[in-house]
Amino acid sequence: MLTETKTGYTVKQLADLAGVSIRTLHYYDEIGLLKPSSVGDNGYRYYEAEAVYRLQQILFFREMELGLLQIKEIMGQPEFDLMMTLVTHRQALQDKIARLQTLIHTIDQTLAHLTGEVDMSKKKLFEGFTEEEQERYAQEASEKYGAETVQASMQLWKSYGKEKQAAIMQEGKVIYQDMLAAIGQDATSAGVQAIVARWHQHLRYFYEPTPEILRGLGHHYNDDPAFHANFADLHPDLPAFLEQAITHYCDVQFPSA
Amino acid sequence: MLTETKTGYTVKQLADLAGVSIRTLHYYDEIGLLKPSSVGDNGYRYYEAEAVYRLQQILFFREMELGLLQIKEIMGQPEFDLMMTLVTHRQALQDKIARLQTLIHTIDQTLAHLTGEVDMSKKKLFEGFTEEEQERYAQEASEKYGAETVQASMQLWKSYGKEKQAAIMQEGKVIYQDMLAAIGQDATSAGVQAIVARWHQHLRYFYEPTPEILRGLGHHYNDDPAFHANFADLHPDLPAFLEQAITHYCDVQFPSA
DNA sequence: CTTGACCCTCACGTTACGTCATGGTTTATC
DNA sequence: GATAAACCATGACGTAACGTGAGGGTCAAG
Repeated sequence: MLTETKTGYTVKQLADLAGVSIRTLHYYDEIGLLKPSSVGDNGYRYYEAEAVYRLQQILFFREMELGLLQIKEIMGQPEFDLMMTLVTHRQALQDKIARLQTLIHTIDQTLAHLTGEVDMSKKKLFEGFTEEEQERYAQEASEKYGAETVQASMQLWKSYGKEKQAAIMQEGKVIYQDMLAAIGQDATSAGVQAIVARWHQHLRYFYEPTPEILRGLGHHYNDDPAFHANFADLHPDLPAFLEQAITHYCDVQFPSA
Repeated sequence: MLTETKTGYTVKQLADLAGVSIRTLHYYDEIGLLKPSSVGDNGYRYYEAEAVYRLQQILFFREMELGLLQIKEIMGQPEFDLMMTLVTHRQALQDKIARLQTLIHTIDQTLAHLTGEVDMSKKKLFEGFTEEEQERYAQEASEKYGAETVQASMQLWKSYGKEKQAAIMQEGKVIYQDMLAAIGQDATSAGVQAIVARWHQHLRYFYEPTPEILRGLGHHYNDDPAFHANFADLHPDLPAFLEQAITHYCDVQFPSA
């Protein structure tokens, strides 16, 4: 008398497949979010394809920072509720972004305040943080610790000082001119991409552009009438050229699409 | 024989004053973050002015989403450590914003997907996920699963659809024209500021601009040769006018600097 | 002297698991 | 068929920053 022979995945198998821990599966079982398809006489959990699929959905929602309870509720609900949930959640995320931006602003102010005080009194402490030292630091850091560390030490545009500001603006000018001179070359060529990289770096004097922002700017330069007109004024093919080059740059730098 | 007569604030008094719960003060005492200035024979906690001040500082850092442990560490430390902490924390916040923006994007796609499905037919829940995508999804799942897959990066801009894109661009055009027509007015006037507000909103179709970005753009429009030339082309005073108006807008909207 | 507002110290609940601890089961090897 | 490696199970405690009672003293007012 044989019982069922199809055993499905064991906990570890599913865990490895899905990239979650065994504990997570235990927990999901415990809270009734994802029960195994069957349980053996030995108490072992076995998961069939349907459970695998359900887990995928769960992880999808989890990615979006929905609580497990909320996930449990919307799964099995009609689409309408799901949409309502997503819309509400989207708004919450936007509010959160706004809050975080305010926080960053507060931090910037605090930093400005602190540096201000330091300038007045004990300059020594932050010697390494100003002027030339800053540059050397940035270079070493970008090589050793990657872009993130460099970003962290970027100060406000205002804090650059007149001279440096002038230099930065000059740099921007040169970048656009180089780009202009590169028209006709393959937008994906190393030479052009290097110019885009400089443009990217240049932007960072003002703010930290996310991959989305970079892509958006690329399109913006070509699509927005004002930008388009501006660049087309220098050369009719410049807007499209910029978009191509920037898009390719983003594809390479931030692969995922 | 009287002992000290200055009793300071009791827990409830301080809690009400600072807008925190009594439990919070108990907890801060427990973890050694904020000890009462003195404790009576009856075990009551009494807080003097110094403690009140310290609490204010704690709450300030807490506002910035620093962990209590971290707060405990930086308080009493020299300013340098505080700055390092803030710079690092600033970066963490920015990373978080980037992540949230990706999430919003994902939600937008999902919504678009759902509405599409609904409009096309009344297919069942998640069917769009089960059918074709499910297979590809399942395959990819074996290697990376979840995060990477979900992170499919279609453009926010593209997701708007042709019609909306056209409308957005038209809106941008109108904004610049209105700005142009406003030259001569006081850049700080309500009318001009309203246009700046529209410009601000407009930018949000592409990304979420921080106060720094807005200010940076304001200066950029006037200082960057390319932008300057573009706007000056419409009217010689436009670049400076834009900078003034935007800067004022930022001063009002994000007061602090 | 009683009432009510206030104080205290446990101590468990919260989220989504991580991390042992302890012990049974299966599988592969000798 | 014995043994070890690998896997399974169920507790149960730990996390961050408190919320929320429970149970029981303290204090000022009437």
